Amino acid sequence: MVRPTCCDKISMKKGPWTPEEDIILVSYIQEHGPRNWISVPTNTGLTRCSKSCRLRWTNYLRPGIRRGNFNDHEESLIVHLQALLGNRWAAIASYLPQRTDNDIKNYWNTHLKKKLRKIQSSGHDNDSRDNPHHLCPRDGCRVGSHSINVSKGQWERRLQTDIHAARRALCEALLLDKTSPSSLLAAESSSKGSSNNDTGINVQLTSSAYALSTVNISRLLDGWMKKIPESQSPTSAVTKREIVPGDNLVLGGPASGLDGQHSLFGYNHRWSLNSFSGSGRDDQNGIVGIYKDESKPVPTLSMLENWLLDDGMMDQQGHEELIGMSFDDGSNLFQVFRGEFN
DNA sequence: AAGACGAGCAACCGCCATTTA
DNA sequence: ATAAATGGCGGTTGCTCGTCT
Repeated sequence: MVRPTCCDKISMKKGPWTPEEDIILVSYIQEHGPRNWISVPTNTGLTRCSKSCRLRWTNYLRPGIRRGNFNDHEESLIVHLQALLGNRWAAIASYLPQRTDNDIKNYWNTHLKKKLRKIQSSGHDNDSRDNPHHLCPRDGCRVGSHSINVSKGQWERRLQTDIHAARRALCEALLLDKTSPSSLLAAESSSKGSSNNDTGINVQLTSSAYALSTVNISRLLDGWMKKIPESQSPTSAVTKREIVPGDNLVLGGPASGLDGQHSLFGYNHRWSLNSFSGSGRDDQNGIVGIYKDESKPVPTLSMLENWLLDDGMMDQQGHEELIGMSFDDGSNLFQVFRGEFN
């Protein structure tokens, strides 16, 4: 029996979210938390299906999201993890707490896949001749002109080699930067300055969980307010409008292009950081959150590290003998990538 | 200047897993 | 125990914008 989903209901709106809808959703979640999605459309009056609301929240509105501008370390980590885990974007995203699975998936599909292809095709013809399919076969992302025309046994051995190579490469990556995801950000911060390079806004990364969400929300609010003079019913997404240094994250403030008298709420409401502080504040870290992403506990790398360490305890030689092929042969990709990124 | 084309990304779709009644 | 409801995930689509001709 084909079960109609909530999204099948007629009159459910589709397409890009408007800033008004975003605000409604954020307000509702601020009050009730990101749960019971099925009741969200009913309670908010949004003509969106519950699924759409959840996706909008998890992929765009929730606190702590960084968008775009993947740094080298993140790229490298994604490549390693993709080789390790396949296209399990949610799992990969759990190691990059500020990135969404959708964002990582898009980045992989639009940038990294291409990059890999480029790397493989230029200057590594010999390698690819010897190793026609050392790029993740799970993804079907084949590099070079060789088709995957090997026996299942060969393919499985190759897969094992890939996984083994990925483990080793990841292990090296972890050793290079023996840090938690948060210090990863600190490293990025120091390498690129303290500004959030996505927005140009100065954001202390130690308080990124809230600040960045504020940026997200402020961005949409700001863009929306900018649009009001042009049209009373803004429809286009404002997500591409970048906040420039000096934007003060105050709704109706100078950055909005309004004089402060025409606020969203009909009075001079200042949409400051504290506007969203209802659910608590971490004074020590200066983190002010709406709801710290309950649906996605911030992971550490410890699990992965443990796994790597466990593997390290194993008889690697035995492993390789079992696999029956040289280790180096499968790790080329990562060496190449590391070279490319460094 | 305008149309064609490609890249990037937000959002949708469909399937599967888990939870609930 | 079972079916329905809900949530989560990965693949894909289609829109927007920038670049090229």
